[in-house]
Amino acid sequence: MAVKKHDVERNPAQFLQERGFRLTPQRLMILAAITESQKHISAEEIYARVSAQYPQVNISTVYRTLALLKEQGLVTETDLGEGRVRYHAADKGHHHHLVCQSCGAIFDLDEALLEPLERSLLDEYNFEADIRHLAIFGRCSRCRQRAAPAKGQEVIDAHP
Amino acid sequence: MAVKKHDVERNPAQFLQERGFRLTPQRLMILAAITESQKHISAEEIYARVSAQYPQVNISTVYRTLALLKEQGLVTETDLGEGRVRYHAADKGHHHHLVCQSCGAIFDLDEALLEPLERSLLDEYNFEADIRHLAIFGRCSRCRQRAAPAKGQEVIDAHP
DNA sequence: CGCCTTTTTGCAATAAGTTGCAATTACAAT
DNA sequence: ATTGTAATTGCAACTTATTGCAAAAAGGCG
Repeated sequence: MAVKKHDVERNPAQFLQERGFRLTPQRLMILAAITESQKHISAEEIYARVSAQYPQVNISTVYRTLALLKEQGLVTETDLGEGRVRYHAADKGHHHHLVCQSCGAIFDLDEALLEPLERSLLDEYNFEADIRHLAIFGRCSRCRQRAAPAKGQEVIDAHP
Repeated sequence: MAVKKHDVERNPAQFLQERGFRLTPQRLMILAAITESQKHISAEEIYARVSAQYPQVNISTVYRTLALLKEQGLVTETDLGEGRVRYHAADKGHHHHLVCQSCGAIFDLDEALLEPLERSLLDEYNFEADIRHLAIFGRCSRCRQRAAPAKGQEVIDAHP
């Protein structure tokens, strides 16, 4: 069945209410800001959007609401290494990111690639990993082909 | 060959100097604080140790030195979810951590478990992952056996 | 040894995120 | 509709980390 426009906003709200959390206007607006955002959104951006319609809202409410939504599995949080964290509606599908430390490029990574790791953690450690939105840092294809270091320039490495 | 006590401190310093970085007393003391610490140490703890002998040092120097050491691969940084990040000498061996979100317990994880993932990132994406000190969040064995949620208590999940 | 250049530091301001507490408010029960 | 109460918010203070800039200092060179 097709999801109607409004369900996107109503469902996480209902979920919260069923769990005994109160539906405050602040929470509804923060939820709306996240679900309506097509990309990963930061706390500051959420705050900007919400306070445009509801100026007395406080940034700490945004952070506390994000913590709640994350705890309840409704949003995922990712640190892309920007000095600030970004959020994403969990029901829009899990995925991960490869972040190139040389050029800053960000690539999407299929969720399936982490499954073997999750399975071995479960099998070998009986640990139920909660890896919903991971950023893996490293060097991308293009940067690996180009020359490498920043300062020393000449490659000292003995094993080519 | 056995590593003499002093080599532990001299080697990273030499490494820095060979790369053209200056050996300042601040850097040497920060390095010493990290290598002498048997456990993962925070920036604030490094600062406390260093400023005990050298009071005019500034916390921003600690952070900048940590950024440099990390960049040069001499220390690894890990966010164990404490609201502050911890550092560890890279030459003491890489390892990872499982952090239980229910009870807070932290388990060590063998580096080998991440190798298949690193290999598939290299094979499928030509991406050279730099996973040297990862914290994976989730639920540990003990917490999985006990009852689960906090607020809603009854498990609504339809697929057991 | 002292000069010179470039790196590095200290300082102060700033950013991102968290927390304690009193005031407010959602919502269930009258 | 009103009330009672626990959850939630706003506020202000605080913590962790980062940054611009002028002053200080490392290390190469003469």
